[in-house]
Amino acid sequence: MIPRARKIRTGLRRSPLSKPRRRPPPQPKRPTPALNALKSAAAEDPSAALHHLLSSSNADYPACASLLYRLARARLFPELDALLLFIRSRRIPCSNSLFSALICHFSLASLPHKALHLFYSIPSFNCSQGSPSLHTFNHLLDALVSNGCHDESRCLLDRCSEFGLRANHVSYNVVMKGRLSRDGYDGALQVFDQMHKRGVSPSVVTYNMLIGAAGRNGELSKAMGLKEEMVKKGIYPNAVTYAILMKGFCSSGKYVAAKKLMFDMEYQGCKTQVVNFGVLMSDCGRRSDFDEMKALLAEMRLRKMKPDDVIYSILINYLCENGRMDEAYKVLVEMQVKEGCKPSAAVYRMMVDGFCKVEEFEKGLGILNAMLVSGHCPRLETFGSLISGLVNGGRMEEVCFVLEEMVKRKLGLDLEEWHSLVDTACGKCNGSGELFSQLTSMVFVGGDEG
DNA sequence: GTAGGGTTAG
Repeated sequence: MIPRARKIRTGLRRSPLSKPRRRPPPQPKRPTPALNALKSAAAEDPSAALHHLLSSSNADYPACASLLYRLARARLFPELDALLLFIRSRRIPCSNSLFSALICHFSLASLPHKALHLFYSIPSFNCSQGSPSLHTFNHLLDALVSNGCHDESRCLLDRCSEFGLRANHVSYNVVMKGRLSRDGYDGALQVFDQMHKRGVSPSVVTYNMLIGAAGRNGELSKAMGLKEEMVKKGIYPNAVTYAILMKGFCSSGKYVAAKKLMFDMEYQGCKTQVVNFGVLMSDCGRRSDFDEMKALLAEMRLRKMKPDDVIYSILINYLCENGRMDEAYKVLVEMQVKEGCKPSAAVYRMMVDGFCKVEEFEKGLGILNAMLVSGHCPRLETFGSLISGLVNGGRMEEVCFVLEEMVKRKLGLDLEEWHSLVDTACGKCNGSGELFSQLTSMVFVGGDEG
C-alpha cells in the first residue's frame, strides 16, 4: 500500500487537443522567496496560505482557484468568503466551473443558502461568461434539493429565464428527485407531467428514477411497464435501468428473477455491466450467501469483467459483518494485488470495525495504519472503538499512537468518551498514575469541552 | 450536471 499525495485540483488542466494559448510573459527561473513561502504554507495550512496570498502582489487565478478548493475541502468557510471578496475586488477572472465546484462544497456542508447567495453574486465577479451557466444552475438546484429545500428549488426552476437560462432535462430530473423524496411516486409524476407540458423530453435518467420508485414500492409490473413505455418513446434502457429493475426484484425477494433479467438484458441489446453484478452481490450479502457471491465473482471473471472497488467492498462488508475477518483480509489483499484496486476509506473502515468487533485490536491497528498512510481519515467512531479495545487490552503505547494521530487530525473525544476511557484504563491497571497521566496529557481538541 | 451496486465522500 503505497501512499500517494492527493492532487490539488486547479481547474486548469487542458486537453492536449485544445488550442494553444498565447505564450505567457517569461517567468523568472527561480521562484521568489515570497512564492516559496506561499507554496510551503499552502502545503500545510490553507488558512496560513490565505494570509500570504492576500498580502502578495502576484495573486492570479491559478493561485486563487487552488486555494479556494483547498479552503472548501477543509471547510474553512470564513476564510473562503474572505478570498472570494478579494477575487471580486481585484477583478480576477474566474470560470463558471469554479462556482459550480464551490456550490457543491456548500451543499455537502449543508449550506444551501450559501450556495444560493454565491449563485446570485456570480454577475458581480469577473466571470468568463458574465452570468451563471446552465451547469452551475443545475448544481444549485441539486444543492437545494439535497438539503431539503424543495420549494426553493421549484421556485428557482420557474425563474430560470431571469438568468437567461432554459431549464433542460437535468434541471427537471433534479427537481423530480426532490419531489420523489418528499412526496413519493405521485409527486414525481407531477414533475414528469410538467416537464412534458413545457416541451422538455424525459431522458433515461428520468425513467430510471420512476422505475426505481415503483420497484421500491414493490410495484414490479408497473416498473416493467415504464421500461416498455420508454422504449416506445425511443428512450433506450441502459445498464443502470436494468440494475434498478433487478434491485426491485431483489427487494421483493425475487433473486432468481433478478438474475434472469441480467441474462435477458443482453438479448435486449444492453451489455451487462459491473453494476448489475453489484445488485446481485448485495442481495446475496444480505442473505449471507457467500457461496453464491463467489459464484458471481467467477461468472464475472468468465465474462472478462473486472470486479471494481465497489464489488470488493460489498464482499468485504458482509464478510466483516459476519465476523469472517480472515477471509475479509484475504479479499483486501487480493483486490490490491490481483486487480490493482485501491481500497476506499469505506473498505478500511469496514476492516478496522470488523477487527474491533471480533476483538482483534492489533490487527485493527494494522489496518488503521495502512488507512492513514494511504491518506484516508477514519471516522471518529472507528477511532473510538479501536481505542477502547486497545485500552481494554492494556496496550497503552498503541493507544497513545492512535490518540496522537487523532490530535494531528484535530479530532477529539468528547468528555464522556474521555471519562469512559480513563475509567477503563484505571480499572485495568489498578489506578496506575502513569497511565492516567499519559492519557490526560493528550490535548483536548474539540474546542468547547471545557 | 441528474439515475445506479458499496458509503464517511467521491
